[in-house]
Amino acid sequence: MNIGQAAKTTGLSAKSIRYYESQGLLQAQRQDNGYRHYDPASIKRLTLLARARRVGFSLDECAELLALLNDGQRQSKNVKRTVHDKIAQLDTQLENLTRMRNTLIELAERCNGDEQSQCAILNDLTEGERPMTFTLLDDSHNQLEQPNE
Amino acid sequence: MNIGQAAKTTGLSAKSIRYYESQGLLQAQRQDNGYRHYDPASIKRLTLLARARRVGFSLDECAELLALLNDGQRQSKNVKRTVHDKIAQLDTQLENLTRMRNTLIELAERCNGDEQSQCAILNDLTEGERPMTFTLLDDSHNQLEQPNE
DNA sequence: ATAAACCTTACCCCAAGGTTAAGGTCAACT
DNA sequence: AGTTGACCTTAACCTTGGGGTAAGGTTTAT
Repeated sequence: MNIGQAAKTTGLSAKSIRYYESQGLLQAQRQDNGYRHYDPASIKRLTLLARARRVGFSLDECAELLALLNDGQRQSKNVKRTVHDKIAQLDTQLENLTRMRNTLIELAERCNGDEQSQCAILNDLTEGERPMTFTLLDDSHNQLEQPNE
Repeated sequence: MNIGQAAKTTGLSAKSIRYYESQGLLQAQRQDNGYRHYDPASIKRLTLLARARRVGFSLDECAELLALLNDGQRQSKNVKRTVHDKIAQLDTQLENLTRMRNTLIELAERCNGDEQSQCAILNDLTEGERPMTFTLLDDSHNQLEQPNE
C-alpha cells in the first residue's frame, strides 16, 4: 500500500505520515521506485496514531503508546495509566478554560453593550489591581477540526 | 519606565512585550540610550494585553480590543460582542475536550489494567471500523501556566 | 506521446513566545 | 579608574504539528 492509500485508510494526511516517520515514530519500507510501502502492521500503527491524536495525545505520548503496542511483554495496567494521565491533563485544561469562560461572563455582565463608549469590560481589563478573577491561559494550539468538512 | 519595570508591573515578560511591539500591537518611545520607554498610557495598553491574553484572546483579537480602547467613538456593544464571540469559542473548545475526555473514560473502563498484555484500549485504538466515539483534537498549544510557580 | 495522478525531498510558513548569544549601558562599589 | 552586576539591545534558533508549494521522478491510462 502506498502512502496515499494509507492516508485514505487511516484518515491521516500523507504529509502527517511522513512527518511521523521523520520524528521516528515509524519506519517505512521502500519499494524499488523509492515509494513508501505500508503493510497491515504499519497500518495498525498509523491507525493508533490517528486515533490517539484525535483524543489528545501528543506525538511523544503516541510514541509511548506505540512502544506498548509493540511490546509483547507489556502489562495493560501501564496502558491504562497512560490513559488516566491524559484524562488528568484534559481535566486541568477543562478547569482552565472554564475559569477563563467564567471571567469573560462576569466581564460581559457588567457591560451595558449599548451605543456609548463607556465600557466596563475595557475598564476592568485596563484598570487598577486585579479587577478580575485570576485566570490562566489554556495550552491550546492546534486548529479545531470541525466535524463537518 | 524601562521594559523590565513595565514587565514587572504588567506581569508580562520583557520578551513578550518586545514581541507584541514587533507584531505591531504597540509603538514604544525610545530614550536617548535606545532603551524603550513606557508611559502610563502604554502601561494601560500592556495591561489590557496581559489580561486579555490570560482569558484566551489571540494577539489578533487583542489588536481588536486595543483598537476599541483607543477609539473614542467606540460603542460598548462592539466590545461586548467581541467578548461573547470569545465565549462561544471557549464553548466549542470545551465541548471538544469533553468529547475527548469521554472517549478516554470509555476506553479505560473496558481495560482490565492488570499484569496481562491483553488490552482493550490498544485493541480499540488499532482495530476495525470506528471502534470509538468520533472525537476531535483540541486547538490547544500554549503551555499550561500552573498557578503555583 | 502525453496528460493525470501519484510519489519524492526540500524549503518556508503559522502562534507566541522561550532560550541562548553577543554586546551596549548604567549605577554602585572599591 | 576599574570592575562587577543588573539592566538593556538585536539576532537567531527552538518548540508543535503539520500545511503549502516547488521542482522533479514514476506510473497508469488514454
